Amino acid sequence: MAEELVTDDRAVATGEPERSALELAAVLHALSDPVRLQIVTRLSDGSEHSCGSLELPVTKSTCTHHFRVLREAGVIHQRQEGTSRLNSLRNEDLEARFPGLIDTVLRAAQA
Amino acid sequence: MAEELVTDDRAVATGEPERSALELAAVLHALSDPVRLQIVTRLSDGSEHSCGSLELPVTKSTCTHHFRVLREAGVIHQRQEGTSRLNSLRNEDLEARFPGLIDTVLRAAQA
DNA sequence: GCAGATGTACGACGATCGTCGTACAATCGA
DNA sequence: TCGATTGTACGACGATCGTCGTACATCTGC
Repeated sequence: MAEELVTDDRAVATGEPERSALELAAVLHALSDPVRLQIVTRLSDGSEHSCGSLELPVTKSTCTHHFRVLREAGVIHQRQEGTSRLNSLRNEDLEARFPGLIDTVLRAAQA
Repeated sequence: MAEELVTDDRAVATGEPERSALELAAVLHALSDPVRLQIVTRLSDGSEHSCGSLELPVTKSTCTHHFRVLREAGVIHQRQEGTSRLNSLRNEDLEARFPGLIDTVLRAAQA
């Protein structure tokens, strides 16, 4: 439950907006695609997943694209680990800025 | 608090999906535009507003477009009243299908 | 009937989206 | 070092988006 106060391990800090710069419209747009909704759902238990480990129904390039949209909207955080890039939900930042939003959306997605 | 079980006054039933047919991705996409977010915010107190009465920073045609996106996603309901078309939030349907979603999004939008 | 108000339909436009394939960079294990 | 793995960069493509202007439909009030 420790807060990620600092951007400690931003091996891939490419275009990750700060907490205060998170924009609702951008987040909602990032969540308005079925594939990305699936990604976020898979990450919602706090786990880290590489692009490949999710076995999405799209190509590698498309996968990269979706991860970039999520990252640039501030939904996920990416960190390098050897040859693969580990993605995780920015739950605390999102919760701080838009309380309950991710939870509610993911609960809605489960239906 | 009575449930709107029937589509009683669907003077404009054009492409309004039924409650069971509401799709999360479509709703999120409808909410992912600043102008539409503004519209939904204004309607969130349960009031009915015509297109013109909202004084949005866009043309009439664009306004019509945004209302159609919201209507086809199932976010709003439209009803004819003389020469003007009254829009209202489909709060009960949305709440039934995606509990807490609209509330959470609108609270996030206020920030 | 006619003029005004309100909103839609349609077409246009540049911009963005989601998808892909190919080529390239970085890392790891043998 | 060399091959395999993992992911990105770039360009392409058709589709959709957000915006507008003009033309039309509908209703109201005179």
